This record gives sequence, structure tokens and C-alpha cells, in this order.
Amino acid sequence: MELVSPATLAEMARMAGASVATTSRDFTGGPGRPAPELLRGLSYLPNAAAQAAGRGHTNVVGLIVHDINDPYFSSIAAGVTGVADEQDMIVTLADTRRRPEREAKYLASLRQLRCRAVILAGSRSADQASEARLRREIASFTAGGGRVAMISQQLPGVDTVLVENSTGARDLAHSLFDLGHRSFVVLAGPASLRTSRDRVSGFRQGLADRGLRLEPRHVLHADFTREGGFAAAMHWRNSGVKATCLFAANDVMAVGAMAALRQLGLSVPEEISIAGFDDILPLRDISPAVTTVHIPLETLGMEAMGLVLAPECGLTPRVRRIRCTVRLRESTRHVP
Amino acid sequence: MELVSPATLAEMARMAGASVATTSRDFTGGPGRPAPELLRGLSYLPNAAAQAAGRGHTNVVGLIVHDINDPYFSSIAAGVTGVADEQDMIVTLADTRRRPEREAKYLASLRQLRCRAVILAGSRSADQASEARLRREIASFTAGGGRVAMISQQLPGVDTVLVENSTGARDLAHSLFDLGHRSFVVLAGPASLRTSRDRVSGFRQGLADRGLRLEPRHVLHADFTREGGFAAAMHWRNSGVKATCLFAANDVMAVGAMAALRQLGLSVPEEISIAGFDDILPLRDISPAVTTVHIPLETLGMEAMGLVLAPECGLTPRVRRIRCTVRLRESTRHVP
DNA sequence: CTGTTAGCGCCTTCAT
DNA sequence: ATGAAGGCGCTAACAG
Repeated sequence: MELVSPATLAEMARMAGASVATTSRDFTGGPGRPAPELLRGLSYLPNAAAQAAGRGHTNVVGLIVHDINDPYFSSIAAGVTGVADEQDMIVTLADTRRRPEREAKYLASLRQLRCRAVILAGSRSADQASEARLRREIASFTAGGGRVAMISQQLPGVDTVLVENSTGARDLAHSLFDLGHRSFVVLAGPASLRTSRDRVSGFRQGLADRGLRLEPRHVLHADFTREGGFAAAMHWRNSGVKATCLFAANDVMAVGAMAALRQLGLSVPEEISIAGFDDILPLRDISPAVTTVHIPLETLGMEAMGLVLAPECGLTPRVRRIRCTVRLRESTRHVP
Repeated sequence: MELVSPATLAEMARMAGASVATTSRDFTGGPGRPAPELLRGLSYLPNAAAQAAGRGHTNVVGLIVHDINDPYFSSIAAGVTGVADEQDMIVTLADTRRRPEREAKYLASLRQLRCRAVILAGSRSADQASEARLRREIASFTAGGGRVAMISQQLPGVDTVLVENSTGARDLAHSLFDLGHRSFVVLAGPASLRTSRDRVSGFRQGLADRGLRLEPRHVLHADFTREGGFAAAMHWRNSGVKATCLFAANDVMAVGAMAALRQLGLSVPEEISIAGFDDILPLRDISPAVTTVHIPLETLGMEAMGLVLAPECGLTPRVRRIRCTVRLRESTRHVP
């Protein structure tokens, strides 16, 4: 029989011949308290739940995403877990499967866990009811001492990592104009998603800067997914609207659209140009290379962790602005 | 002022004019115990940490992956979170960044959390030291009443979702042979990774079935990543070894290899064929379409949840075998 | 079906 | 620096 490791602090205290208090102290090991040899040996781990009960807080941070299988979110998750690891924090992952109403539900679960913080990634929908419920949940959460940060969209009074979608889309419009494009169709996400709206309006503004007007019938709405992009491209083709360049409001839509174009026998960029937004990781293996607006996705997650880990700063919610930069690539090289 | 919701059970009991025990009971709501109207109103949430302290167990399940940004793992994660949601469980995500030694560390964190179960996804490395430590951690974890399941690789005595890598690779070899290919180069992962080894040996067996021998110099080892695939393809080109078809031990390597081939000016499948393994989601947008061996990745995660959620079954570890099916696509159409 | 009591395992004042 | 004692919020075994 080997020396079995104690399961509780009390056991360990008995072994060490000291009180639980002392044992707790030099196990926790404050400043100037080298952990005694005795304890170093055995692989005792304090019960995190009990610690939480005692202390009143945990080292858990929650991450809520729309779809962990979407590279946009998995990159953000990578950023979050990276920082969490450095800070010895634990990440709890919740995947809403793009159902906004789940967000509030998960937030409640995380509140129940007494998470130190929650990060909400992904565009908010403009649905009144679920937004109201979400805001109530956030209020309850912060009332309980938890921190909340949003990624991408902004909610009044909440710390935010704000992606400059509008500016990025505007810059993209300028670049595409400079390449010679004059007629565009936008494959937009759901009209209710802020992110999509900001990108469309930024793009519209960019065109306006060059004296071009984006007609309403040149904006097609669909899901913010590959399937949405596919459907929107098909819809465009059937609509008979003319364009030399399609702008998809995100990369997964752009990729879906390209699949549709290929199926329709339209070659990119010879017959039609296409651009996306996000610069998701798998984009680098799509050919032809897709013009997009780069967002440092992992950084988004890291910055969000920075916000929720930083000490409170009173009542002014902090906003970290993240620049987006246009990446011109092959998919928009020619003007047909 | 609104009626503020109570933060503790005791507060709520006082409001309800009942004892904490009763309040706890009809809040928890056993069978035949409709939650009283009184409680339904306020948005009280029991403190999960305290519940865990009281009950001695949590409803948290840990998921350890190599790289959440890799579509192989993000699909598994999607499967896990999907089931967790149905079962009202919480998922804690740990990302080792492909450093095997982190696995044991995270397992310790999760043990400290007193997770009900842990799922280890991804191939085990054959490194003696870290494997030993991992097995000790697993032993401690199960000794504490926790369940453990592995995905993909097998560890003696641990429940496993076993991917039939060897059989899949063998079938692939047969299919490629039937297409007319006679000379192959395998872009393998690290020699230490079981998954890669199984796929290579299965492929070798498949060729042997047809009377072909896979020479050692036709097997090139590299990282199990896109960069690894890229490097291996470059290495192959420089080696001067002849082949009509490359078999990459997983899809991300295949995709990296395709990038290398493109850079080298070799067209697929006209000049060289290529096949991968996994059928990761983004593969559908790679062109030419990549021949691969399909694994139901989300199912892997769901099955793993099934194993750890199912009641114990004594000492025999369960093994769920997952079939792989060959998907012939454009990238292997021609024999150059 | 209630309420009382005793834990769960840890942390943290408070004296010593 | 150490030990004793109280508390964290909840659950569960025990009586009534």
C-alpha cells in the first residue's frame, strides 16, 4: 500500500499534525509562505465547490457563443481559453446554436455557478422580448458581483470589445471601387442582426463616398451561415439584378455563395467578384483566395478576457475598439 | 422599488414564511411536488457551488481538446454541448494547444471542480512520462467518483469512443487502388500519435491486400496540422519520390498539402491525387473536392456524453466503435 | 408533509 | 505564526 492522498483538508491536517486552519494557509501559500515539504508530496486538491462556497466566488468564466463549430467563434474561444490558462481560470462553454433565447438561459446557468465573469460573443439580435430578458439576466448577474463583456455588439452599460464593422465595410467599399467595380450586390445576414446591419450600412456609406447608391433591391437577406450565403447567391441569380461584385456580410456566407456560383457555372473572379468579412482561419484554403476584411479573432477573445479580468472601473462601461483591415485577394481581382 | 429577488435560500424561506428545508424541497420540486406559485415569481437561483458542497457532486462535465480552433475538435465540442444542453449539464472547455503534458494539468483542475465526468478528445501521444502522469490523474479522478471517456484513442480501463481508423484507412487504400493508383506517399502525423499510426498501418494493410508494399521512405512524418501537411508535401517534392497519390493522415494536413502543391504548380487531380481523413466541415468548400474518410464528428462527442452519463457498468470499460466510410471525391479522380 | 439538526469542505475573522 | 470557532448556502437524515 502506498501513502494515499487525503481527500479533504481535515484529513491532510491530521496527517500533518496541524490544525485545518494552518494547513489551509500554507496550502494556499500566501506571500512569504513557502509550501512545506509535507504537502508538496501528496496530490491533494482542494474541493473547488467548497472553496467557492467559502470564499463566495469562483475562478470560472463563462463563454457564450452562437455556434462553436463556426470558425469565427472557435477562434474567439481559442483566445479566451488561452488567457484563461495563463490566469489559472476555467472556461465554461455554452453554445446557443444561434437561438437568441438560449442566451438568457445560459446566462442564468452561469449565474447559478457564480462565475466570476461571462463573455457573450456574437451579434445580438434586435428581438425585443429576448433582448429584454437578456438585459435582465445581465443585470442580475452584475448585481451578484459578476462581470460581463460582449464581443462584437454593444449593449448599453456593458463592457464591450467593439469590432469596427462599419468602418471596415466602408474601407472595403472604397477598395472595391478603386479596383473598378461599380455595381454591387450585398448578401446580408438577417436584418435583425446588428453586426450585419452595421456592415451593410458601412458598405453603403463607402459607396456613397464615391457617388454610388446601393439600391434596396441590391441587398439580399439570409441566414448568417454558409447555407444562408448559398441561398442568397441563388436568389440573386434568379432575381436578374446585375452586379460585378458580391459582398457577403461574413466569410461563411461568402464561402456558401461561392459554392452556389460554382454550381451555377459562374467563375470567380472572371465572371463575378466576391468579398467577405472576418478573415476566418479556413478562408486561407479557399480558392480563389477570398477578399475580406480582417478581424483579429483570437484577439477579440483575449481582449474580452482582459476586460472582465481587469478591476472594476466604476460606472463607465469600457469599450475596446478593434480595427478591421481590408485584405484584397484574388476573388476580386478582375472587373468582369 | 420592485420586489427584489432573494439571493439565498434562507431569505426566500423567510419571505415564504417557511423553513429552509421546505423551501429547498419545493424549489427542487421532486415528483408530485408542483412548485408553489410563490416561488415561481421571483428569479432566485440556488448557488451551484453550495449545492455541490451539499450534494457532493456537480452537473459539470469537462471537455479537453487539443485545439478548439481545429474543426475536428470544434465539431466534437458541438456534439458535446448539444447533449449537455439537453441534460441540463454544463460544459467546461480546456484547450491543451497540442501540448500533451497539459492534459494531466487540466484533468487536475477538473478534478478539483469535482466534475461529474471528463471527456478527453484527441489522440494520445506515446510519450511515456506524460502518459504515466495522465493515467495517474485519471485514476485519481475515477477514484473520486468521476467518469472518464476518451475519444479516438484507447487507454486500458477507460470508456472509449473508438474510431475505426485502421479499417477506414484500409478501405480507402482499396478504393484508391481500384481507381487505378499504384504508387502512394503517406503524409503521416507524428510517429508518436496513435491515431496517425493506426491510419498509416491500416493504409499499409489495405495496399498489402492488393499486393502493394508501402516503402518506409514513402511515409513522411510531420505535425498533425495544416502546417505539418504543407511541410510534408514540400518535403515529398524535394525527396524525388514518385507517386500518383498522396494520402494525408488527416484533412487539415491534406489541405495544407494542397496549398503546397498549388504553390509548387502541381494541379490536383490532373498531376497528383490527394486524399485525407476525417471529413471536417470546412472540407466541403475546398476545391477540388477532397477524397476523405468520413467520421461523424459531432456523433463522437454525443457518444462520449452517452458513455459518461450512462450508469456505471462495473469494471468492464465500454467501447463504442464508430465506423468510418470512404468518400471518393474529385481530388482523386484521375490517375496521372 | 413539515421543521429541526447536522453535516458538506473550505475560508476567515478572532484571539492566543 | 497558530488554533478555535463561526460562517458560506445548500442538502439530507432525522423526528414529529
